[in-house]
Amino acid sequence: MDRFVSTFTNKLDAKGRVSIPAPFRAVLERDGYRGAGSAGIYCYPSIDAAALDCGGERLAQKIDGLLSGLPDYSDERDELSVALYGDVQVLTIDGDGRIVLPEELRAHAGLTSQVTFVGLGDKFQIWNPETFEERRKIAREKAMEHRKLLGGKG
Amino acid sequence: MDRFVSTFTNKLDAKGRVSIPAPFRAVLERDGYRGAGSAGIYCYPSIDAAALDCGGERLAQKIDGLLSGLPDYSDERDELSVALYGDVQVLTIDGDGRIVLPEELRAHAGLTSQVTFVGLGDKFQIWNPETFEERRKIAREKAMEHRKLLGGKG
DNA sequence: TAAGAATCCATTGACGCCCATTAAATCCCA
DNA sequence: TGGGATTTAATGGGCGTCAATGGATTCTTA
Repeated sequence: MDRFVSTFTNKLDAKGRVSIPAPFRAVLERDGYRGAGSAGIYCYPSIDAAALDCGGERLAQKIDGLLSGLPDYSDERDELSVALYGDVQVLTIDGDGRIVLPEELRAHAGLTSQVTFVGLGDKFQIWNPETFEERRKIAREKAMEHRKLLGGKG
Repeated sequence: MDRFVSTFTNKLDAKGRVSIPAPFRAVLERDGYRGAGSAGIYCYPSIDAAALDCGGERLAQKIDGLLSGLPDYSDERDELSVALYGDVQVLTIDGDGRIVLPEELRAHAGLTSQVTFVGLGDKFQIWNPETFEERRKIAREKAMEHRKLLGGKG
């Protein structure tokens, strides 16, 4: 399995630490493996949501891919580079499978005592649980519209 | 034969475990086979019914196929990703051919002491037996109407 | 030296894994 | 063809391991 799938909710302690769900950790180790003990997570504020986007090496390469489609030294590329790379943090996973979420990231996503990890295939997001529940409702309604594409019987 | 067909009813024990019907297990092993001991079932709440949709690797690839048609980082893709991946649970089959149904999934389908597995070709569903029986009656009536329209003798 | 950060350790509770029993279908052989 | 033996599936229960969490201790750096 090499995709981030399903959702998990873990506790954020007083030090800003939180455990990465074990299944996600397994994906990261396979994907963005970078030497013993120093697996890193790319993490940045979502551009259009109160959440954090996270992923491993594959995500970083995808961002590179997006930028490579734009001409060097164009305004568009510069703006996108700043938007995509500017706020990226590389978080290290400690020996117990936890990361520390810096204050800036916590503020953007409105994280307090609990956080929800949401698998999205080749990346995952970190949400405030209540905020995500609202988002999920919207997503389900949208999915209803795509129901036929899914081969549903409706 | 590599399709899920017919229906089976098994017990759901106190731990939330339930045996996958042997015929379904055989299909899963052939379809989503990935090394010894780590066969997984993709399982998520049905969008339009009080049931669970389940399948193997083929189902997962179908979901990927849907998303791959959408551009990265588009709103549309994020919406659909949340709906498709966010609710999916990857359940592992233990050595005795059983899975554990998490509380959230049990709640969606109203599962208590027994569950009914319903083959639907390339996926299968899990129902509360009583709920499914009602559904089945309706399906039969509909089928009768179709026969009349087709001029068959039934 | 104090504050913050990173590492280590200990607890607990869930989950995966194993075995034992029962039931049912199949097979074998007289 | 009938009865007994064997295998496979389903179910129940017990136990060990690992993930998640909280706290302590060491390290770094200003």
